[in-house]
Amino acid sequence: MRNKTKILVIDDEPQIRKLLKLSLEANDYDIILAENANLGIQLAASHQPDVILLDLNLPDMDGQTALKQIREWSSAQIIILSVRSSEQDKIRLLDAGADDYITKPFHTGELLARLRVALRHKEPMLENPIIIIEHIEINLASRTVKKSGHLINLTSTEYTILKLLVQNKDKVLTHKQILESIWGNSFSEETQYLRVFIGQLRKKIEDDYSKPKYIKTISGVGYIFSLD
Amino acid sequence: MRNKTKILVIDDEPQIRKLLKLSLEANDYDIILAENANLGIQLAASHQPDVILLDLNLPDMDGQTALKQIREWSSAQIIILSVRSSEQDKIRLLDAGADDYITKPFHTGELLARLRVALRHKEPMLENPIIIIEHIEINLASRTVKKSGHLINLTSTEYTILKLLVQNKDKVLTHKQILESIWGNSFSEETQYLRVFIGQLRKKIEDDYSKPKYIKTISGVGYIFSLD
DNA sequence: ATGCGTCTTTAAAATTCTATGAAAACAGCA
DNA sequence: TGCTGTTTTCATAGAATTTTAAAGACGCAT
Repeated sequence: MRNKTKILVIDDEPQIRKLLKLSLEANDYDIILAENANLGIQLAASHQPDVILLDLNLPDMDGQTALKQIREWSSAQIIILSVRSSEQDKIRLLDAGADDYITKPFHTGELLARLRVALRHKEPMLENPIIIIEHIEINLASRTVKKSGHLINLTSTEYTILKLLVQNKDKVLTHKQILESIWGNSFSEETQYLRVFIGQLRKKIEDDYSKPKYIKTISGVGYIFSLD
Repeated sequence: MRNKTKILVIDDEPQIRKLLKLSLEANDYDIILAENANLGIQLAASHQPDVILLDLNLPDMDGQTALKQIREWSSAQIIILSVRSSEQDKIRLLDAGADDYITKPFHTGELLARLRVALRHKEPMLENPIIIIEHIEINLASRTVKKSGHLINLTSTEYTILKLLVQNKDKVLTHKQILESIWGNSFSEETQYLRVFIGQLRKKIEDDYSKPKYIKTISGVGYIFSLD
């Protein structure tokens, strides 16, 4: 399941919430709605949205205070929604940590464009997709495998099998599990395929492939990627 | 000596240039002025400004084209200055890589505030518009490629593919990724195009194109630019 | 030690993918 | 228009990968 971009809307006007929910969901964003600042802050903490659309005019708290409170700990991009206010206000808000500013009423198209800009700016602080196990380094983002620092060329099937094994490090995978995951359900009996490919993988990644250090055979069951 | 924040102003109206120069220098920014797009692009490459204020209405080039050209290689924050234009225009520009948009006439105060926001967004790492990998030198600003110091003549498609590969050095790019990025989404199956162009590129940049050192084939998957 | 099932290794066959030369279509321009 | 350089299309040889088959090795139970 793909992780959708989460947007928190903090606005007390029901029509605006409805409009934003509709148009943003139509663009495949995940929407969370809050009708006041306190709820908004709470939801920002619990859902960790990527972007917060913050209306300035909230019933329970001054917008700038809310902004500052959120900015203290949240790395979300914050876009202020507000009816035309003074230049001074804008400046204060931008300096208080807002990332952009849209005056109401706004065109949905422009909002979406500014949203895309905000998302571009957001640090994609995603986890490191590099798996290092002793001399083997697997970079899932770049689809590369290195052994002792040097790229090794794995075929498509070899790579996919290795990836599966490594992602399930220290866990026995049965022949059936591997076959079905790589070739599909109808191949669950073709154990011989696997034997050939495990052999090829070992030749490429093991130092001494007659004594496998990484990919171990569990006779009658399957294989395990494990160091001990 | 402290490194001042550099701002490049590209605008053909002398009054605006003067106004911006005065007000920005008063705020301790370093200002570079350009009165047309070509000069602007050149200065953007040579001075590596942190922020570029780009007027849309330039004598020698359409604003969006200029924006795209700069965005190709520069990591500067780009703020568009323009007289009130349509929402569609704004959207296009933001999506083409602009980071913000200010309509003329603007208040200096707001400009300064948006500038501060832009600077907050700016990645601290600055991108060098020249990429050198062994004997290959790619100048993103001038769209030229040298091999062992000599200019080589690449067609537009060849250049774009090479740029894509180099900017994703050490990362396997699938046929689909490359095709979609170069030709658009509807071409994602035209693997044969790619083979022809990779062949041409190899002829031009590889020392021995039967044994490629830079562009390597990952059979069934795609290509990778890597020295290892 | 023998036999049995499982695993490893090798290698040839079948299949799929890649490289490349050349022709055709197209685009830009004097 | 005709020229030039570029992109697209096509055909085919060659390379790499996957599949299939088979021989041998290993562990284990009898």
